[in-house]
Amino acid sequence: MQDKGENYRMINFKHIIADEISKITNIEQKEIESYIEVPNNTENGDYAFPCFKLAKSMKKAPQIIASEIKEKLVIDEIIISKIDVAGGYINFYINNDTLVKEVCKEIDDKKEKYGSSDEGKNQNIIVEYSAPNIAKEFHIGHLRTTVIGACLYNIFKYLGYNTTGINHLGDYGTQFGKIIEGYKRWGNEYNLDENPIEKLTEIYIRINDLCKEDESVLEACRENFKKLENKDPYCTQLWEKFKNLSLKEFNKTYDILGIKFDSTKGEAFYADKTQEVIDILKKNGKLEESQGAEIVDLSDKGMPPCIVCKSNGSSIYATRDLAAILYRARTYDFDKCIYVVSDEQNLYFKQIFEVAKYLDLDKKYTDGLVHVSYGMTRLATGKMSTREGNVIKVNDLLNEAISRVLDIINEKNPNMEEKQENAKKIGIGAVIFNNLCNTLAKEQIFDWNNVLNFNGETGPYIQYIYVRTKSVLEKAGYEPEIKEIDFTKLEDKESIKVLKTIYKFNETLRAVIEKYEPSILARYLIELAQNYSNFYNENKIICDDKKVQDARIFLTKAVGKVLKTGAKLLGMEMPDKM
RNA sequence: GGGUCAGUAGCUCAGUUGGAUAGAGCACAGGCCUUCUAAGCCUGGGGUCGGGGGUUCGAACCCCUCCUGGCUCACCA
Repeated sequence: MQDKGENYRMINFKHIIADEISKITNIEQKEIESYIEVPNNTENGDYAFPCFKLAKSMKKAPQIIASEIKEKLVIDEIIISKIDVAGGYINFYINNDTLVKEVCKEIDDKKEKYGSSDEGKNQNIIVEYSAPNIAKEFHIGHLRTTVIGACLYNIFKYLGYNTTGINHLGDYGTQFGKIIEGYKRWGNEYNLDENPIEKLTEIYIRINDLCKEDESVLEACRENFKKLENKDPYCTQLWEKFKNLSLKEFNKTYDILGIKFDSTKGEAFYADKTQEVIDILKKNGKLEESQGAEIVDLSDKGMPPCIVCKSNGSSIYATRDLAAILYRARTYDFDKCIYVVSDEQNLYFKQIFEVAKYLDLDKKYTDGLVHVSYGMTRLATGKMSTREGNVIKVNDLLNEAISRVLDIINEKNPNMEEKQENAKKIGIGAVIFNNLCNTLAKEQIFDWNNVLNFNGETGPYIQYIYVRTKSVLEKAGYEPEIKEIDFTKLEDKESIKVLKTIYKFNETLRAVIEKYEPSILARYLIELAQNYSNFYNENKIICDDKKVQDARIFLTKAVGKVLKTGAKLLGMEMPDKM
C-alpha cells in the first residue's frame, strides 16, 4: 500500500528523516523510509536508520557511513532535537515540544474523529462476515467471524472508505432439503413457536442420523433441495418459515453485540443467478464434464477441480459464491471484497478466486477478492458440530459473562448505578476483546476461564482505565481550553510516552486494514492504557500548580477519547462506572 | 501421502517485514489504598525462540530437512 498519510495533517517524523537521508545518499526516499525502524529500546531514540544495508554498495563500514551521513544531515531542531551515531545506526530523537503540541492540537481539532481520515475516499469495500446457517444454533464458532468482520468494517469506514457489510446467510443447500425432509416426517411432534432453533436443530440431528443409516433418505433430502431450487411451493414455504424464525433469533444476538449489516442477502438470493456463471464458463471453454458433474479444472494451478454443477443438476456453494461476485461487482463496484471466513475454507477460496478470473470480470474485481482467514474456535474435546450436539451457544456465553461481571460488581462496588447496563458492557466487552486480541491465524481452544478473565490484558482493563480518566475529569469539574495549555508541562517521561502512543493511533488503524489484523488495534489499546496507568501512578493530576493541572487534565481527556474511539472500533462499549 | 497454517517463559500470547541486551499478561514470591477508582501499580525469579543444517556483517524472522499439532485434498457449506 502506498503512503496514504499525506492527507493526515500531523507531522510525519519518519517521512522527514527519510527525506533528508535520501537527499544525502541519493537513494529514493521511499526506500530509505522502509529501512527506518523504531528502536525497541527507547534510549536509542525514536527512530533509527541502520546503515548496514548501505555498507556493501558504498564499500565502507556501517559506522563510517553513519558518521558521514550524520555530519551532512540538516534537520530543523524543531523537528529532531538530537541525532546520535551508535554502532552502525543513526539514532533520531524527536523534539518532544513539537510532538506534544502537534498531538494536542490534532486531538483538540478532530475531537471524537481523532485518528480518522479520508484516505479511503472513492473506494468501495465489501466486508462479508458472520454468515451463520439458518435453522442452526449461533454458537461460539460464529463469534470470531462476526467480531472480526465488524471490526474491519468499522475501521474501513473510519478511514473514509465506502464500506458495505454483508451477512451472507447460509440459507440454502442440501441441509435444508434435510430439514424439510425431517419436518415432513415428524413436524407435528415439534412446537416451533418457542426456541425454534433448538427444535429445528433436534430435527436436523435426527434426520442426519437417519441419513447415515439409510442412503435413500439422503437421496430424498437432495431431492427436496432440488425442489426448493425449482421453487416448489411447499418446500419454499417451509424454507421461508425456517429462515424468518432463525433471523429473529440471530438478531437478538446481533443486538446484544451491537452489530449491524447493510445487507443480509444470503446464498438463496443467488440461486437464480447461477445460470449466468455456468454460461460464461461454458462460453469461455472452462467447463468440463466429469463423473456426471460440471467442473472447472484447476490442475494447472495445482489445485483440485472446482465443481460448479452437481451431477443431479443442482447448484453448489461455489456456484452461488461466483454469482455473488458477479452481482457485487456490478452492484457495488467494489475495490475490495473481503470474506471473513475460517481457515477451514482456505483452499475453497483460492479455488473460487481462481475461477472468478474466467468470468470476464475486470481485473480490478478479481484482484480485489480477499479471504481473511482465521483459526477456528475449538473445544478442548475437539471441533464443535451441530450434528453432534456439542456446541456452546453465543447467548449462553454472553449471559455467563454478564452474570460473572455482576458478581464482581456486587462484591467491589455494590452501590453502583445502572449495574445491569454496565455489567452488560463489561461482560460483552471482555468476550469481544478476547476474540480480537490474538493473531487471526492462531486457532483458539475455548476455555471459559480464559474468555471470562477480567484481569490483565483484557477488555475490562481498557474499560477500567477509561473509567478512571472519566472519574478524574469528573473530579476536576472543568476542561481547560487548548490555548490555556502550557505544553512544556507535559514533558515528563510518562506524559511523553502517552503522547507518543496517541500519536501513532492513525498509523495503527492503517496497519489493521492493511494486514487485516484487528489484534494490532487491541494491543495498541492495551499499550495506551498501560502508558496512562504509569502516568497516573507517577503524577498527581489534580494538584496545586494550575498550569500543570490543566495540562494533565487535557492529557487525561485525550487518552479517554482515544480509548473510547479505539474500543468502539473494536466493537466494545465503554461503561460509565466500574 | 500432498497442500497449508502454527510451534517463543509453567500457561495464554507480542515481537513493526533480517537489526541494538527476545517482551507482556496469567500463575508464583514480595511490596503499594486516611491522598484523582487496588478490575490498578511497582519489584523479583523464570528462555536451547520445536530439533538440526544453511544463507550473511547480523536470524525468533529467509532457505533446506526432520519432529509435533490444526485445517484441508469433487458433488456439505
